[in-house]
Amino acid sequence: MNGDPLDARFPFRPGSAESVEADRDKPSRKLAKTFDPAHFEERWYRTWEEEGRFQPAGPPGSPRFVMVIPPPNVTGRLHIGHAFGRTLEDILARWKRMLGYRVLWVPGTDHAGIATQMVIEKELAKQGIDRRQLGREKFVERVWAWKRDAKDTIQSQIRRLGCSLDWTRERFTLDPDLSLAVRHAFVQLYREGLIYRGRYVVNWCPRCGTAVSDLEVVHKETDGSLYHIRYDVSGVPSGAVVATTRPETMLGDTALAIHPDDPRTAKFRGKVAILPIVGRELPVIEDSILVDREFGTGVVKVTPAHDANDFASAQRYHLPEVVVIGPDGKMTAEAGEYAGLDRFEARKEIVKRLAAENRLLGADPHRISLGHCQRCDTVIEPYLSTQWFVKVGPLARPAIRAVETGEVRFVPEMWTKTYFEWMRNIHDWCISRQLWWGHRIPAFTCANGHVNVTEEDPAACETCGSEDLEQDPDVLDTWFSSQLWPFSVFGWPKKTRDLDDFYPTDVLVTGYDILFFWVARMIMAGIHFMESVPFSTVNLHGLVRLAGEKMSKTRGNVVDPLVAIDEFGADALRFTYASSATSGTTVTLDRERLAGSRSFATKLWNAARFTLSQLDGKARAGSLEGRALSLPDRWILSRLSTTVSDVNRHLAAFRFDEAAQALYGFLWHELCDGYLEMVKPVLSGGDGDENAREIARGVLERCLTDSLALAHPFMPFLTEEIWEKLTGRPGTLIVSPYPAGDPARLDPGAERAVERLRSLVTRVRNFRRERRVSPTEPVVLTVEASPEESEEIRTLEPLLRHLARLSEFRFGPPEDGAQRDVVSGVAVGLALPVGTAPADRGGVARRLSQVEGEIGELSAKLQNPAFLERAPGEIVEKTRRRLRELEERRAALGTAASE
RNA sequence: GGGGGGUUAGCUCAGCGGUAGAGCGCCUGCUUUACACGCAGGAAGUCGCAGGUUCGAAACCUGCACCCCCCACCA
Repeated sequence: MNGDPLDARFPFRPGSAESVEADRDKPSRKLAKTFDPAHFEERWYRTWEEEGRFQPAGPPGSPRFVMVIPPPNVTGRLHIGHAFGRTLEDILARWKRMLGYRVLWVPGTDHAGIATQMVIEKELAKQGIDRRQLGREKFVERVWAWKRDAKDTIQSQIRRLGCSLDWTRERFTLDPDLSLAVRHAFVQLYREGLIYRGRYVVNWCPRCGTAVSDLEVVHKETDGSLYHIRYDVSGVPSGAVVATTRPETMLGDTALAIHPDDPRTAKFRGKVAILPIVGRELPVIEDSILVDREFGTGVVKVTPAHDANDFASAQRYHLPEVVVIGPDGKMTAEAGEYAGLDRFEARKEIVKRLAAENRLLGADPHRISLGHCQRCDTVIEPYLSTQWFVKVGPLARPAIRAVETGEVRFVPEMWTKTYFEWMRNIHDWCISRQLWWGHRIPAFTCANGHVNVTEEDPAACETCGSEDLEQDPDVLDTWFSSQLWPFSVFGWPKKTRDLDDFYPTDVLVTGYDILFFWVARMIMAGIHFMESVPFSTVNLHGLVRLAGEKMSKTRGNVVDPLVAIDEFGADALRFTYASSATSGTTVTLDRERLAGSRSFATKLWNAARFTLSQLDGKARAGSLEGRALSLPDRWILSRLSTTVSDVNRHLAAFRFDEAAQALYGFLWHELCDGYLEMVKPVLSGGDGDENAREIARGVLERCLTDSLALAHPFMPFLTEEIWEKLTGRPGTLIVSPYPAGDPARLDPGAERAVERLRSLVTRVRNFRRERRVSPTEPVVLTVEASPEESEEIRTLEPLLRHLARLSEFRFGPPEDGAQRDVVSGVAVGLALPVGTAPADRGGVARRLSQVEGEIGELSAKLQNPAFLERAPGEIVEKTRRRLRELEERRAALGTAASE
């Protein structure tokens, strides 16, 4: 496509390959000082793939987790929105794989009939070629060539994202097997009477030259005019006035219609009108379905060939059809002097003519909802033609039931309503397309007009034996093949082992924009052809939007995920996607977020670097069982345990954002900002307690091990890179067990103690800040607490001194002039060494007013008898306790302030 | 015309019945021997408006306003 010189399978950044080789020769346990994702992304992807990690492992029958990729269109490159969904899928795939499931995630691409054909037509147009000059066969060849490039590009993009797809099972909707599936499905539906051929007014795109389905028409409110036109009527001298937004279609009128019960128009009953310009006689029909008594003049022009409602009316009243607009959007010979004119030009001319003839009584401004082609934005023309349709009603009913019963569930749940709404008002589906790129309709018409619909190309007509057969030139709507995807990829209609093993799939992840196009139809097709729903959960994600101009304008084209990966690394892009995956309908991406994720990746890298340096060649507690863990040890293990269960819980609920946040908060603020700082003195301290050091190292190792595993689904590359250094088992994190929350490690006591420690440290630091004292200057802290509290604080005292950089710490009453306060329930005094006490900068006053405000609220609450009576006792007690604490604080702060 | 979603800190968004949260941005300090893609401290929100339910509502109910999306054959 753009001459990508890279190996299509491993299209990673040039230059990285050499460094990878260099790395391999040096089995250093140290991480590079600077975090450079380009250094190892390719290496790990190659390793995983070569070692078959992306293929389902484990015996058939063991718990499995299966997804099929929503096949991207082979129209070009993936954009930043595709990469979003694929990332979420890969997070699920990796998570489930680590949980021990036999994971299969099937890759593939979609031929995307109309979209791809359009792209090639444009390419040809650049060379001044029209596809008709080329002919069908040559044209389709060109598309195939294009498809090969596009497929490679797409595949390489997905690889760089790190997606663990089983490439040995890659499929394309036009592959022979899948084409067979399409043909089989068509024939079956035809025989069941669920596919029929008929002449109807359909949505027609004059530019694409094909019919499209209702879903492919995009309605837009447009300013138009409602023209009032007078038709002569025999015996009614004033004539009849009809209102229309499309005067050019009047040339195809074959009747006027009135409502049978409308007194305004009763005078036209049984009369004959004369079509202006053309002079054709038009019967006046009475049609209560077509005519709305409330609207307009009560007289409607009937144009069967150019309006679906009029067509239906014409069927009822056996009116002739006159086609005045052709498939190219130009007026036909039937339009007489207007023949050859574009439909919109013709409108102007006809309006002019009517005005000249004094038949135009007015043109009121009118808002109309105009259909546009989803692909090329051309105004859709209702066009009378013979097309193939799927009778959807019988397919929809069981598909509705499947969702009602919960066999299929939508996440987020709100989409269920949307699904029902659409399914319960579903219309037949026009599936034939007048295109060249796609699955040819397997219908063969003989010289005598008999239609043969067969799985094998027939040699002779089934009805009359004629050997003069011609295949329908049309192809099928792309979505006709896409709807079979969850089972056609496994070889259906053949009874393959894969089909047996892997259908139905488990989860489908896709954008909500194709809920009707694809998801609903897959549910219908799955139930109909396979007798079971194609997946049990549909996770519909939002659509990606780029924030402002920050990304596109100043920084070039970040719309391509590869650009983002080059700049920030695949892990950072993935983490950004995960943390942006809220349950809303739009996902806003911007550079700042990407940069934030890259920082997070770097943070993990550096934390690992530090940890590895502490572990390298040093003894550590192998098992933590039965060891004398310190409070910080117990605290971080407790937090780890909580984080692990949170992440698992959020992933199970498809809350990738919450999962990412839990991971982020733990890793950054608890492990790095908290624990690492707390163990530094232990690790490097001169207290000679080698036992404590070993334990601390053991805890560090456990934390890093679990953090890497926990983070792996989100950030597979860098976690695997670190894992190698940590464990010496390269490329195995992907198949290592995912951490499970360990309730035995939950330790509320340790959490309380360490949180208090951290609050005390913070209080000292902000005391310094308020007094404008530098962090290195001495501060004295005194603490008055209950014996148990004091005991707990005493064990943390060295840490408290170190982290708060106290010059002095003691239990007992504050010294004179100290700032008093209550922190986590203990009374404290904060003092600067004698003589050097700069004035308080308003900190106390601010705190005091906050405290007083809250005291006011709480005491009002506690004075309210209704609250005491009706609120749960536990809440009342909590409120009392809180009030007592605040009062203590007020007292303490007040004392200091008065001095 | 029908249906759905939104309105919370400057920005992007979580929270959905018991003391307002995150990331980014902002302010102020800091060569604390993993990390300035860093550390520490801080400011910042009548949770769209009006009623109602409740001891208690950003969360539940009812209206209203404004935004977004989807569906629809009203000339």
